[in-house]
Amino acid sequence: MTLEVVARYAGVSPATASRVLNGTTRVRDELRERVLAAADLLGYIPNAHAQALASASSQVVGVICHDVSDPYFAAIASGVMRAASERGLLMMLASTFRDPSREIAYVSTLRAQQARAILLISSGFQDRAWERAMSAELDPYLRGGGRVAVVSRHRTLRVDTVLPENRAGGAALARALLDLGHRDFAVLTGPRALTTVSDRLGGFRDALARAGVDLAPDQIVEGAFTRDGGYDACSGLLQRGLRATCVFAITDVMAIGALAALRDHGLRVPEDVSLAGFDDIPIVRDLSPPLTTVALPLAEMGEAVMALALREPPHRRSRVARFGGEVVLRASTAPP
Amino acid sequence: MTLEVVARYAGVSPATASRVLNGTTRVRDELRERVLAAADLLGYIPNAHAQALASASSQVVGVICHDVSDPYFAAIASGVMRAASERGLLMMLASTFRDPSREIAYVSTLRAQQARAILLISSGFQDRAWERAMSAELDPYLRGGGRVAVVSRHRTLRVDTVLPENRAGGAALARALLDLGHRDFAVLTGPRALTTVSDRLGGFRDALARAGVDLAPDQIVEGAFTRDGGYDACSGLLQRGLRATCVFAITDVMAIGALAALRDHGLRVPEDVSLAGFDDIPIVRDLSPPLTTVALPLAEMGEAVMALALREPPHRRSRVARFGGEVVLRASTAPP
DNA sequence: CTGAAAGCGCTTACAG
DNA sequence: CTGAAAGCGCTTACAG
Repeated sequence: MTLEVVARYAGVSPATASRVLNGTTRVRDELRERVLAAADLLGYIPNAHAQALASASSQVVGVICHDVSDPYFAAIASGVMRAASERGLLMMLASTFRDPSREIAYVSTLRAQQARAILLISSGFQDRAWERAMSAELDPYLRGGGRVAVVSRHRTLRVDTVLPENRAGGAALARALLDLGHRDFAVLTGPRALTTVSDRLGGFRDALARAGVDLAPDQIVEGAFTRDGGYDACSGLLQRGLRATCVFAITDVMAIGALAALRDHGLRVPEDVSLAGFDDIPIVRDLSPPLTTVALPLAEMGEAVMALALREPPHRRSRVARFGGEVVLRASTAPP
Repeated sequence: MTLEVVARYAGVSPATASRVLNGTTRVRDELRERVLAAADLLGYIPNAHAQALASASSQVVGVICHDVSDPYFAAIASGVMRAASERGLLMMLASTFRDPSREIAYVSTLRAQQARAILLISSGFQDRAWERAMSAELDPYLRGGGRVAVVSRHRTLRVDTVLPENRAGGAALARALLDLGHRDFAVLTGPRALTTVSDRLGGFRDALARAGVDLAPDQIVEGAFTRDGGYDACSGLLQRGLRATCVFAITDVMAIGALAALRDHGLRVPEDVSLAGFDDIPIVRDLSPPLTTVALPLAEMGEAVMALALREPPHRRSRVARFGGEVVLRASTAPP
């Protein structure tokens, strides 16, 4: 069912039919009604590719994350989807499964799709080669009128950014835990090449240092950025002998794994050891004990990154929207 | 950067350049290399819309669910995405936020996108008007060579189906709980118009009846299909006076809310009351107590629904892939 | 307000 | 093996 058939059926030219259906120009009422009736009767649906090709723009917004089933990304994606829906845009969501090269491949595909905007909602990689390759994809896209916005700090990408204040959040959490009386800490981190990891860890460590508290290198354990990564990292820590009274997992997802590991080793939280995370994904309220964490407005961040990408007129210089994290003390932490 | 430019740069016709880039026909090595070099040098990316328009097929698979941030859908979507990636397809994920009319609107948009396949992974609605409207969208799409597959029972959609055995799973769970010694049950359900709800509830109730155990109507409470829906439904039950020794929440997500409600009312699980869910989403292992549930292989189901939609030759008659649920007894249930 | 025509960037019979 | 040409289904100046 094409426009031409509809037009013929209504006894007008394709041009007129197109104008009626898009509401771009005034069309005599009689013709307009004939076209509308024909389109309705024939169940006409315009071919989006033909529209995109002819008008050089599409209704698709591409969103790239590490893993759709990670609640952190799901929450942000939810916000993006809400903002996109309001604007009549479709969202195309891709999971890289944490493969940096796949992330670049997806950007390329989204360019091919003439996506209206490309949103990177995963943490940045601090890796020269990757940064270069990503810029090589993004720059021509931007020059061609494409819109790009990201969540998290990306060192070299000069694009609109939604920036969770990871460093400040890490520091605030450290101070809150110090206030509770803790002096011995352990940290479960993800890959250091992720800006999110290094920022949170840096803020946390600096705040401790400022209070004269040292974070021993052997009390920092790196794991995968997942629930199981948290479990494994925490298990490693326990095997080596836990000296800390408080464990900070760099994300809530890792903290969930850590909680399981602690429990499996017969340790009670918070009686034997306190545990804190970061992000405040919805589920952590329902853990027992509920998790102390740094709350980020994830859905709002998703709406913001969409809004940033679409703002008019397009940015001359990139803009940064900061979102502060708020320490939420729950039952997983207690005085040592 | 278009094909024509690449072709000119390589000194060949657009046709030849196209053939080189798509590997469809043999091209003399010398020309092939010139084209490849030119494409590489110029950073050529084919316009996916033009390709789709010219070849009448796209690389996009559309997936429609109720809510991306629901772990049940996230897990299935993860499986779909894995299967799609293996085939070099892109996945477009849409959330309807549980609005049936939006579900139909998305199908329409995906048709316009000439999506290679459309996957409905939300539960079916038992609603005549909705079923009719959905069929009206799907039928022409199928006739035009589109592929459709769904997860869950849809009464009137004659398409390939991944069918979790909700009824059998509900029954098996009931028997397991009876074996534990329970005789007084309460159920937290979602909207009855969802086939998933009515199947699970039906299976559960039938198995009880077969054992001579009655499920009092006032012990069945309906809530939204969310964590908060579970919380509210369970609170309502508690206000009316809980007579059951065991509560069955129709999904794990609702069970998470129920667990919180029970805790907030000062009830211990399972000492004061047992609690069971359905689905085995990853997080329920990490609750305390971990949740008794009916385990469904969600990621596998996602891979299966993708495979079903894409199988060759296309179905003459629709096929059904059944996935059994396995009762997993965990610490949230105990003898009364 | 309306139509004929060109053009968007590809692919693919059809000749050669 | 290679190229000229038609065509995919729209939109949009350009005339009228």
